[in-house]
Amino acid sequence: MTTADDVMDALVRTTFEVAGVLTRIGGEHDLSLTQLRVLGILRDRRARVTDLATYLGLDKSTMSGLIDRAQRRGLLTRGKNPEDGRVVEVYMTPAGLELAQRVEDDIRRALAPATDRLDPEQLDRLVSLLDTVFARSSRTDAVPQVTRPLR
Amino acid sequence: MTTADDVMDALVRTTFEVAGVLTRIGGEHDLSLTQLRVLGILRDRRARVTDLATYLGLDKSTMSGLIDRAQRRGLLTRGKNPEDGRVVEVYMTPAGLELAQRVEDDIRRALAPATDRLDPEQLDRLVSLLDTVFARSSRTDAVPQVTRPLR
DNA sequence: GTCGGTAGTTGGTATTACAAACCATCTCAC
DNA sequence: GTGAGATGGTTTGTAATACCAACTACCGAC
Repeated sequence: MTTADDVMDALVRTTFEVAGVLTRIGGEHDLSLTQLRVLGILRDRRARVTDLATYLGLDKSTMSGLIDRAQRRGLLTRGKNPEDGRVVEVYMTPAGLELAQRVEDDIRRALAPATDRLDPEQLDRLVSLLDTVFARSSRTDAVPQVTRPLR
Repeated sequence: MTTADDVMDALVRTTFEVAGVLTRIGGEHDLSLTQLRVLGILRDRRARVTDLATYLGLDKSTMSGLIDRAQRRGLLTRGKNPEDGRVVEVYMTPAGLELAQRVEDDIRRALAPATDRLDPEQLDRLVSLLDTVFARSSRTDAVPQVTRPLR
């Protein structure tokens, strides 16, 4: 029988396993786990500093620093919002997008040995179970959002 | 159809979701994610500094610092190994064990809303799929280990 | 136009992490 | 046994991550 402990264990172990892979791959490109996430988020959108911070659960000042360093590396850019002079919008440079693509490919490759242990039907089930657990498929948010949520 | 991208996405999203919970709960007890892991590992065993570092993918010196701070807080202790004067064994104090227990309870509680979205049969399947993906059930290591692996 | 609130940055501190240099101890060759 | 090299940990120095508090700039309402 599966206990609450088993589930917690499996989730936590999986988390550290995947986080380890992400940390390793990130490190190969000189990116911390957090920077990796920032790149992932900004791949298909621009975002304001505070929204990024809120979404990542970080302080604004931490976000400032992360952006500073990534900007110094030429991975992303700060831009002004014409409607509100206070907000700073952050978006990727071509170099940043290219790096993000390379990292994504590496991550997929690094996870392949693990995911290859499942057949297509099992993969399907795993994805659907994880989506359910973390409420990707819930319809409770059917009310249109004012600002599109970050991922 | 489930693509490699879907799987990667689900795993990565799950990882950040769970890591977020762990970071939050840890923070409530003044523990970083890494310190949380150390406590988790040492709950039912003692370990040498280098083994901890290797297992966590950290440098020895990083491990030294982590142990220092946890020791200063009275959560764990350093002891000598009678067979080899070089090695330092690390193990929990009663206070550390107690804290670890509290944290574990909190984590279980924090994950409950998520895991409650699945019925017992689904939970069973999820755990078994995750165990397969990360090779918990593989029999390739049927040869007895010289030193018991850390988790 | 002033005032309270919001968006970001800056400065200060602790923690996390690595690398290099170091000390102590062990082991193996001789 | 003794010396050379390897191994286990700590120390020191540096960078990145993260928080908080204080600050600047701007918005909106009155």
